[in-house]
Amino acid sequence: MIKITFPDKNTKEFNQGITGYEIAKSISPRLAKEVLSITVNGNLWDISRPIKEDAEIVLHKWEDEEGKHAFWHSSAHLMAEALESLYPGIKFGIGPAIENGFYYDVDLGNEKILTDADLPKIEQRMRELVAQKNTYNRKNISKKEALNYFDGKGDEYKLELINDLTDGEITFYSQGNFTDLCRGPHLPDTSPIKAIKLLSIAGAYWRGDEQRKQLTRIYGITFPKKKMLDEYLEMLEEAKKRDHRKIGKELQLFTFSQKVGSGLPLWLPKGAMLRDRLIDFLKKVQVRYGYLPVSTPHIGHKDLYVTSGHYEKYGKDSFQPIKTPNEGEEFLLKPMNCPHHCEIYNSQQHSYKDLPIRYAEFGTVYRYEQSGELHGLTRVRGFTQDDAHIFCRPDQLKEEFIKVIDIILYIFKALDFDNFVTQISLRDKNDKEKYIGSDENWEKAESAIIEATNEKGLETIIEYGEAAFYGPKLDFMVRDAIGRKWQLGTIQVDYNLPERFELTYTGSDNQKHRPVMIHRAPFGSMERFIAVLIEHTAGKFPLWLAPDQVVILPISEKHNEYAKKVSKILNNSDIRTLIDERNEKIGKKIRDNELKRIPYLLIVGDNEIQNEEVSVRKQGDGDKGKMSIEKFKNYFNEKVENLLKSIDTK
RNA sequence: GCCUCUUUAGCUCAGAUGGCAGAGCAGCUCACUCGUAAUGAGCAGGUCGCGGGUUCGAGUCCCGUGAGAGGCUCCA
Repeated sequence: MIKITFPDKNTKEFNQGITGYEIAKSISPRLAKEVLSITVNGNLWDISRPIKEDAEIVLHKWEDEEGKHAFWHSSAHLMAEALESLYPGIKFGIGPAIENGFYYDVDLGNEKILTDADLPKIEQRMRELVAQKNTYNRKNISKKEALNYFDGKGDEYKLELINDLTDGEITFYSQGNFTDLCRGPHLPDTSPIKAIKLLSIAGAYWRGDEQRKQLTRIYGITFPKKKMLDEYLEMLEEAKKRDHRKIGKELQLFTFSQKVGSGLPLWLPKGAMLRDRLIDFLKKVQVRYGYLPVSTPHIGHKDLYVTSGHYEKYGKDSFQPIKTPNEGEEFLLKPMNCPHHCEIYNSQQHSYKDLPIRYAEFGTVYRYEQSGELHGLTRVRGFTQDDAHIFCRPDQLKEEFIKVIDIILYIFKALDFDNFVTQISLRDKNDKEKYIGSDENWEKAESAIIEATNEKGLETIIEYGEAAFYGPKLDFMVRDAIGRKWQLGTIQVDYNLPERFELTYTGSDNQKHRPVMIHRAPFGSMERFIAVLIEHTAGKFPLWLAPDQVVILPISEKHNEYAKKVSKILNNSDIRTLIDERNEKIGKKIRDNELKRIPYLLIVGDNEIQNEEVSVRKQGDGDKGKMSIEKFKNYFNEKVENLLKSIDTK
């Protein structure tokens, strides 16, 4: 007998060699039906694998990441089997389960090109294989045998993977006619895979290295129920409707022009209005936090970036230097603002009493992103950072860091951003070559960040080896409509630039000292931030941000004069209004303006004119009844103020 | 940059097999002067992304090129 310990610490005796499936069955038939994988003493296992000794276990169902993982990993093998039967001689790279589904990287040789049209055929073969109910069989194997097997198949990718394995135990999994190198775990057999959809084909470099061969990657997803697949596909459709590129076009916020160049956004009046409101807001907040505005040109001497080290590291990613015709001097379109700010710091001498100094600039920068990387407003070649650089004494670092966290949290709150993730990126201590600066400084900077996030109660993920070469950082990430993760806010500690630009301050000891620099950008870039904001709100912006806040709808042309009067009164109170003077019926005007996501619609006709009133309609919320113009004005302004005030006190 | 796909009117999209470029919405004109999510009629609008080629004939087939989309370690 062996002792099995459950997650709630209860224990139970079982015969030696019992499987996860049998344990689940002993608890309930329903659980047995749903269990997909098992954690045994911290290792993920197949539920069909016999447990030979005392163990702590956790059973995983579809609802658990581990359960889905086994399901999708098995699906990847199933797809591989289908591919091998359709395209003999195919070679396989890697085929893991991912966040939503799975993929497999394959090499079909030089003749065969896979296209979307081939996917239904592969799906069909997968269904046929599912019907065979083949079991997934695990087998321990020696490295030599493993190499022999794939050598025989001529699969150089698997050979490379096996050769790189150092942890001793190598396992194969087979189902039907297909055998793969795999750590597992897998389902007992293929029968739970009820719904299959292959989603797309993409090129993927072998091991992510663009110097190496590009394989064909096939993405797919599977579910235990057909209904779940339908729901998933529907969810994808819904997400597409929130896409900032689509909404940006609909609401006329921004556009791109081939003549101007790809990756160079053009802000239309309504988008520029939104952008200006955000910038005004942030400027106001920053003044409160003691930031000083600075302004620097769009180009800088190449030497500036050689000094900063950016030229060496990011020169390829910059637009190439502009040469002056006579002197032959070289200038770069600025890829970042920090070197300029360092020179502003250097223009004066500083006492320890002056620090911290916080320079803020909405600086537009230009980076030569690869054409394939460009994406709507989230990845562009010209964008405006809400940038600032804080120069402080080492003893002020933590406090300053906390203040920056405060400012970012404040701003996110003002915009109803709550589902962000924070990530601390620290250095990889085993790879000292990669980083500059003394151990002591790194220790200080890293602990300052960790302590600061602890004090603010932020739940953070810590990533080792992800720090910038000049210092550790804290990033704020959010997801877009399609689930892709984007970095927005960032706070970075930098010992490098003060060194390179020889920044100093005079300490109380009358000696020169090096300040520490903090780079920070709460939005990251205006472009990316607005893209994410659009997707989060589906274009229904907070009242204070909406480009048009109120639209006045006259019942008929007779009422246009009164509409103008209302508009003027509201405009005088800083409310942004439009009038829909079209010769349309009121129902049509309401519909069109609702679709434009204008927060308030005011309907005016004979009934309203009598007592200087307006009929109020709130976007998405229908008729709110009549109100005097004056009352609406106050109601509206109070709403905007309360919104901003309520954030202030938090 | 590389792989796959897309590119037709301002927008969304139809246009097997090569044979006279279409619809809905938006726009303009006219009628109606209207009460809470689409009034009706008419008009106008395209060098089919661009450049070559095959053909009697190309939106459609071939080659090149621009732009856009999805993807390019989430590691057996």
